Amino acid sequence: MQKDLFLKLIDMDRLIFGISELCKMAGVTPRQLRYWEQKGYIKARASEGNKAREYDANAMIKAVLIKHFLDEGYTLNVAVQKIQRYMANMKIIRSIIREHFVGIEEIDGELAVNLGYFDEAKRQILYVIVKDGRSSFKLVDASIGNN
Amino acid sequence: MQKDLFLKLIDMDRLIFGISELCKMAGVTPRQLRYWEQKGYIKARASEGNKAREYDANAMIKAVLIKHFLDEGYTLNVAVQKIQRYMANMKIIRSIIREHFVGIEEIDGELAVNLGYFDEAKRQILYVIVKDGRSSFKLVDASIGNN
DNA sequence: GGAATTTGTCAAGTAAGCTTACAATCATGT
DNA sequence: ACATGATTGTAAGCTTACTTGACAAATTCC
Repeated sequence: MQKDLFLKLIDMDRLIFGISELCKMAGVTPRQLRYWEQKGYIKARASEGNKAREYDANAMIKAVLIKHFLDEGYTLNVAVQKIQRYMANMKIIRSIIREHFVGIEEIDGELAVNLGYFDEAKRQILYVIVKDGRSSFKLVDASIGNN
Repeated sequence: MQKDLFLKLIDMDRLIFGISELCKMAGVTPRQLRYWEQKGYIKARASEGNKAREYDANAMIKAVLIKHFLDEGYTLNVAVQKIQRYMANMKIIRSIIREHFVGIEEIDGELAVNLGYFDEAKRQILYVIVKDGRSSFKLVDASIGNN
């Protein structure tokens, strides 16, 4: 599979959500999302004129995290403070997925997910090998790997 | 971060999309999605009565793939045939993410994403270490790792 | 207790979704 | 070329959802 197509399928930063769907995923009400937006906690794209709001993965993650800390008893203000560190981490997670999920190949008839170089100097590529529904890691010499 | 909260943020199978958002992501029209649903190619949840359709990650991936092959000149029927193998692979990819993204930790002050055992017998845990925006892999002895 | 936060609710208007139907386009086969 | 089926566009009529604004009800904070 070409990498650009593959990326299109796993890149969370390409996701778009409506307010209704985001509410269901995060377990909040539309009123809450709009208020949080008004306070500057969550951004919604394309709310120009009267068009419907569009949220991205970042907003979705924010909403889920804020709701999580609200449920733990924190006030909205404190919840927003607490999610800052998590947001930075989640952004890194997404970049890791973009960076390391290089593609899908087949090695010895088994599905192999190419995660890129484990050790670039030694030219070793790290694969996730899927066998009977279970997955395990495997190092493959770059000169052997078939792409 | 607790694993259940972490999973909530990266598990693609929790995603919900409206028809409008799915159209933008896949580059198709609502008419196309409804027709593909009528033909049994794509499933939409909660279309009972007159309520709005809800799509999941599987449907989103299907739509993107079908559109991709349509753009390559294939007919709808052929495009649907061609995506079968990709769909199976994508389902595996999602399960790998669910299975292997165990959590986020800190090792020596650096962000470390725990990917689970690289070699369970040797009790070696595979980490993605993030440093200065770049990420690399690292094996850590399980007895050392701080969780 | 009083003020500020946060959320619910209602109203009125706009936009979008739904189904059905018909038309237009494209592909396939004779 | 012609006929047939597949695929998509478009329109109508209706229902639902979204938006803003305002007021009220909780809730929290000082």
